[in-house]
Amino acid sequence: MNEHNAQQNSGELAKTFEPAGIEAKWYAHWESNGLFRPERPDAQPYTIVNPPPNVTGSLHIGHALDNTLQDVVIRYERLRGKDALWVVGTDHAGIATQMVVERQMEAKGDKRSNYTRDEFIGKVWEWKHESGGTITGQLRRLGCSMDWSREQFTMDPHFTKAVVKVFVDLHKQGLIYRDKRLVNWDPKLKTAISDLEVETRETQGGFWHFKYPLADGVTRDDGLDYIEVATTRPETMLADMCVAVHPEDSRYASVIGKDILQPLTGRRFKVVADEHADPELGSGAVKITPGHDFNDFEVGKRAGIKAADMLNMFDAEAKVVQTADGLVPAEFIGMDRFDARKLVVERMKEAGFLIPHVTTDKEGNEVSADFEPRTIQTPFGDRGGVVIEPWLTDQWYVDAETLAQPAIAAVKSGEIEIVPKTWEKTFFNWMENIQPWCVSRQLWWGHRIPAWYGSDGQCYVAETEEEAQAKAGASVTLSRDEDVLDTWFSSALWPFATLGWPEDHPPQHGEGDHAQHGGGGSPHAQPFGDNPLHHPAGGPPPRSGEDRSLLAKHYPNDLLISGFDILFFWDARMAMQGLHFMKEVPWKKLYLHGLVRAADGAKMSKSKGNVVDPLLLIDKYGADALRFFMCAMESQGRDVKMDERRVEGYRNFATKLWNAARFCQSNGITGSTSVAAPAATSAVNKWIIGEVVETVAALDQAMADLRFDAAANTVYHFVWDQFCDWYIELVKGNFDAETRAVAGWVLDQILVMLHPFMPFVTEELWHSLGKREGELIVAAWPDPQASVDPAAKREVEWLIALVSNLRTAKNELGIAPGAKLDAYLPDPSDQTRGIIEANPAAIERLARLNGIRFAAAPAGAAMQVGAGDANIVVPLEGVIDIAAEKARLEKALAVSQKETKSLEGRLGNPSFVEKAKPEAVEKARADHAMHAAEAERLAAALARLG
RNA sequence: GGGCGUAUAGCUCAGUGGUAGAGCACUAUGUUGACAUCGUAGGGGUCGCAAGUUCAAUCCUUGCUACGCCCA
Repeated sequence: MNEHNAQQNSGELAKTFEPAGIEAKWYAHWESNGLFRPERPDAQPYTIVNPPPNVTGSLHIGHALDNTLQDVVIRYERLRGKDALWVVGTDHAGIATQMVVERQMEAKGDKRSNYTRDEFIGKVWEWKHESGGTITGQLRRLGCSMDWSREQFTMDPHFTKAVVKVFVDLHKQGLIYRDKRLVNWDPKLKTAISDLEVETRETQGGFWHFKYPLADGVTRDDGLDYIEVATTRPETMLADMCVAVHPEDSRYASVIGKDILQPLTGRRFKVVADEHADPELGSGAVKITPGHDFNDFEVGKRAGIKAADMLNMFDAEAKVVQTADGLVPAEFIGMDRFDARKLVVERMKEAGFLIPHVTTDKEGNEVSADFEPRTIQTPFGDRGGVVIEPWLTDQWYVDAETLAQPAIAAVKSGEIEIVPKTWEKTFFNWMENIQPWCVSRQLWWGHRIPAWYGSDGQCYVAETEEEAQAKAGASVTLSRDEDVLDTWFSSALWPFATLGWPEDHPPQHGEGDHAQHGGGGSPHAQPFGDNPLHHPAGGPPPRSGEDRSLLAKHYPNDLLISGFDILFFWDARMAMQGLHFMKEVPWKKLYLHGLVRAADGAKMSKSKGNVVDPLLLIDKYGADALRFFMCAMESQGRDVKMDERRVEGYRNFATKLWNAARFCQSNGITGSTSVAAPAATSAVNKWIIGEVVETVAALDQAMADLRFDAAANTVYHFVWDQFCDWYIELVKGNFDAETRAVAGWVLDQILVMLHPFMPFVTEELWHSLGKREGELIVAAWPDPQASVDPAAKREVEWLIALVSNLRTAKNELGIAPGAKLDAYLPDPSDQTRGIIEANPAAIERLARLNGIRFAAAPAGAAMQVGAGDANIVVPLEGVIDIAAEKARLEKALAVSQKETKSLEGRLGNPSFVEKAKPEAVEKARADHAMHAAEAERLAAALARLG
């Protein structure tokens, strides 16, 4: 603890809380003293892994939400004494990062192809080193207490090792395979992308109708010598391989199996029967381009066309190339896909094969157009932003369907709890319909696929080239697969690879031992059963022992917090890989939060220009205020709408706390040395201790429920409404030793409870209030070891009621709030007399009364104020007119009578008394008695006025 | 087309089977041993619409309307 003491503050607090300096000071102090992960070898572990942000990115408002929530949880658990580990790191973000570097090159008139692969990757690494610190620095500004000493990067050598092992193992198990099929091809980025990276957007397009003539003089039953087909993509005509009609469509029954002679290419192909053709839609016949359309691919396969034989008419940039049969007219070769579309239509029209789209205009005249306008669901690449082209290529696929089963089971069994629960349905819906996951990317930046090809075309998957060579034999020349893996393939390993897997792993079990998992009666379901595909990567982590590895101790993680937008991209894949390789769920709970939206509810985006920079908010209001805002607004299942005024409000809250502490400090109040509440004799002190007890309980409950809004509001209201508004006001002027001890203790409890939400201001105040053994960040969570004292609670609440009611009455009667008045209470109950006698100072200072005399008030104008059962008479001869006081009392009486009557009605209803819950009846009776008594008091008060 | 969500005070949002709360904004006001980034008091809501269940519905059920998101 040595040098920390130098940090301790002395001297008076400034009048206003100035966040900037305090934030910088404490963050550096915490980090340099290892306080984000104190040594707690025997403590219960608590683990969260941070969704790794893109290494070259910067902090946006969504990160601020996501990381605030995680930091609140990890600070809370750390304060509760756990071995709290928050794993942090960055993601190499394959496509995104490569795009950034390529854009930088373009800006300088340079391009990727001017470099070798190694040179280019070197440049990306340079950029990583240059900008990689931006976001981590910004996370520090937000106050995030991650374990930076173990900061990770998804392309660290140990991570690469994990990725390669996973790939090789899955391949051995048949869960990764190479396949030739249609992929979503991004012609701008020139890479395959997965289904998830495709965004479908509506575009305005057309629907063209063409005649496809039957060959060999064949005609349909109705005499026509052609089939009408319609398409939104005429250019694909250059690679058509059949026309499909529904098998039961009588219009075409006689021509099934006959040939079409495609007019533009002169290609001959068959009319096939396939249920994909919908007789209700258009002509009922569809042209089939198996190499360039997902549906057509399936039709083609059913028609007996092998993937390898499907015609391809595009290169990687979606420019027209010659098909294998050489039938594409020369004028199309090299043409962009959209230009080709126009030319195809033009040529077909010239040759008389275009069927015009005819409509009638307002005047009833026929209008003819080349095509029917249509809204088309068009796939776009989410990164490149251009229309995706289905393209026939060899890619690597993960058998996601197999891997998904244990993950589905884990959520079903409750091993993974998804919060809020409504997301379960979405999760199941996707997982149960999951498609093979295309994981290869035609990029340079990323984890290169550990596959080598021999000159014979044979593929060898191995962890190293040596191993591949050994498999292939020394005589074979190998070349490595050029492609890299989808970024999400590596980040899926985050919950265990960051903890040292595969090196940090228990000894391998012997052969044939693979059915053993979870030694010592693991309660977990064993979703792998005896599936021979599942060879565990090793045994389960040991369950006990002094030297449990980091992995054994912190896997499964306790909680994952992520935005719902990456539920499929990341969360689901972690669940799959974690269960497959670790035999246990990656985390016990998955908390999904929403998006942060702009003030008008719109999605924030750079293109809209409505992004709010969290760093600017931190500069303006302080990190504590921004964090508190995020928590207070985070109710489950709802997006957070940006509201800067609310951030401002929480900055004000920090200042309020600051000033309360300043006031305490100036009255000789110092930090407490005890976790347990000090002994108290006075009612106010007993009361506030009881309020702390209740607040801690409410806060713990909210945290257990992951209700960040409830947690934040609980502390907020305790600090402002209870501590500042009443406790401090009640004890002002009476700072005896007991009160100083209690006030100091309460303030400490506030600082601890508030610390997860507002770490900076609380740490600063913690040290301002006295010489401490250690920092607040590692202090002990409240454990008051006290209980609520009902008599003290009643007493203080009576005083609060008296003061509030007096203020209201004075305000309504136009009496100066500061006016000090006399008061009479002729016949107090013993309890009320006791309260009044015990609190002369509060009655004088807060109620602004010259005491309360237990005697009848002198005759004359007076206002009458209730508190509990007491009706206090305040003579106001010459100050008010009786009519005003009468009106005031009458208004109050009317309210009381209305309530009384309504409750009377309910209680008079026999079905209510018979059928309602006894508690409800009891409550109604109590409320009725209370309102009736109040009405009686007011009626008596009115009578006294005459 | 399928799925999910939302609709409560002027705004942003909590909430409960027993006729509703917060923050901000608004109105009035400035007295008390920190705080005007504050204090005090106040106004403001047939809880989207309709039907049903119930002794009782803002809350449960069904339908409708509007808006948003995801998947096809």
